[in-house]
Amino acid sequence: MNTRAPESRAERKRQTRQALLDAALRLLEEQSFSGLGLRAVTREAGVVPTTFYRHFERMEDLGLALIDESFRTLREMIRDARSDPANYEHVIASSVEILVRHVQQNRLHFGFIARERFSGVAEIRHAIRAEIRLFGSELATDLARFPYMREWGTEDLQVMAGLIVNAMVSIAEEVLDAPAGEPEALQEIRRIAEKQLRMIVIVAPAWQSSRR
Amino acid sequence: MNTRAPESRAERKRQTRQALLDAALRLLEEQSFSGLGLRAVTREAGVVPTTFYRHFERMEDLGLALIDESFRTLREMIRDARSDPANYEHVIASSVEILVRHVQQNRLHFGFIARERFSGVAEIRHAIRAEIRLFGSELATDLARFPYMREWGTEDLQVMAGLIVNAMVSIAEEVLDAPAGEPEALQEIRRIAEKQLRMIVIVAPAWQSSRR
DNA sequence: TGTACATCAGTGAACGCGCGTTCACTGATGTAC
DNA sequence: TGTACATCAGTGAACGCGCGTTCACTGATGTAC
Repeated sequence: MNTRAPESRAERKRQTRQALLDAALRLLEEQSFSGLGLRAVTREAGVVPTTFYRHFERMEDLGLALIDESFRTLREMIRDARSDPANYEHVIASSVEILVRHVQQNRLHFGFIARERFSGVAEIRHAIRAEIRLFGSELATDLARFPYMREWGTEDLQVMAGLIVNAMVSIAEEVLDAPAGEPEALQEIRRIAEKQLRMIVIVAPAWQSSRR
Repeated sequence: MNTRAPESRAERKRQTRQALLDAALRLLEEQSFSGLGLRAVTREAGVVPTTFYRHFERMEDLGLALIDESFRTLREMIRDARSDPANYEHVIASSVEILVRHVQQNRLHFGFIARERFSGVAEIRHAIRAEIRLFGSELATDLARFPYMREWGTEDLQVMAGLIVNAMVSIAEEVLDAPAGEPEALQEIRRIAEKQLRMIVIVAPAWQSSRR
């Protein structure tokens, strides 16, 4: 490993750690975390099993590091979407575009989150739930700035945000499921996704009027 | 095992097979299928490891049997819900009631489906996807009988059914997540669930008018 | 109904294998003078 | 700048253990006559 190396010792250690994380993520495409072995990870990373202990104490620590990494990706996406200057008319199309692009570009991270959301280690599961709930709350805040929803109560906004989050999660799952090299399949997913979101937001005026 | 036994040999074989399935389901509360071992299952079932081979060739076959069993539970629920004579006003409340009750009474089956939907063996994953898609199609057919939706196109009905399925999946997940002995937590889940579904169905007249 | 034989669900010993973990090591990188 | 020593990321051998799988077995249940 790293035969010709101008890098510092610390930098190369970081690289090995990253190689372990990447190897684990690759293997997690095919199996779940609770079935993933230390030796399998080091083998995939091209280091000797004992090297693992220079970077993590137990496999769970590697799992939590993967969660951190994946959530960084997820948060980048959310930041992107929230700071998007698209006007109201295009907010749906551009949100779907951002979602689909991020999921495609970070298949492994999003796949990991989707899979570990239910299975495996409780610690990891709870971290994921908390993050998704946080996203829902942020979205609820954003929604409060839209027409018709300005006057809504917190709970109604949360419920609406929940619907949108559900939809986005299922869209992400479809993107992950889509065959890799088929742009027309993705185009279809985008089209249906936009229709789905349009159906949800069209609720706004009707819901308001139903409360009057 | 089965010391005092008036049952036939075939019947006792069936019971052992069921004991293996039940044991696996219990263990799958704590770990995912790909991490589940043959010896762990037989140990939990109280038989010797080799007995396993009298009932299944490989662990995957047991997994598929669990899918069958869980889907039978799921289909019973759907049949219940579709044959419910509730009038339109109460269709949401009674659907939520049926969903929450079935999930509670079959925690292990629904939990298994929720978890294996993404992780683990491809064969199992695809079987689950197909089943959920089928449910969506049946729901779309049912929706076509409701006011405002009679004139909708197939795709619009499918999209609407997809929204409802998403919501129901997330409701089921919340029920699974809820602490076992807290009726008020369940009551709150039911309340929010109903609101969520009401928000979705209120779309109907608005969507139709938006197409005119 | 009684007897003799066949079936077969469950057993228990044994196997080779990959696992997680320990330990002392090596040799390149970093640090002090 | 050069030298002597410390650090420590990665190595390789070894361990005990539980795994999946095989095999010949046992003895209760089922079947044929």
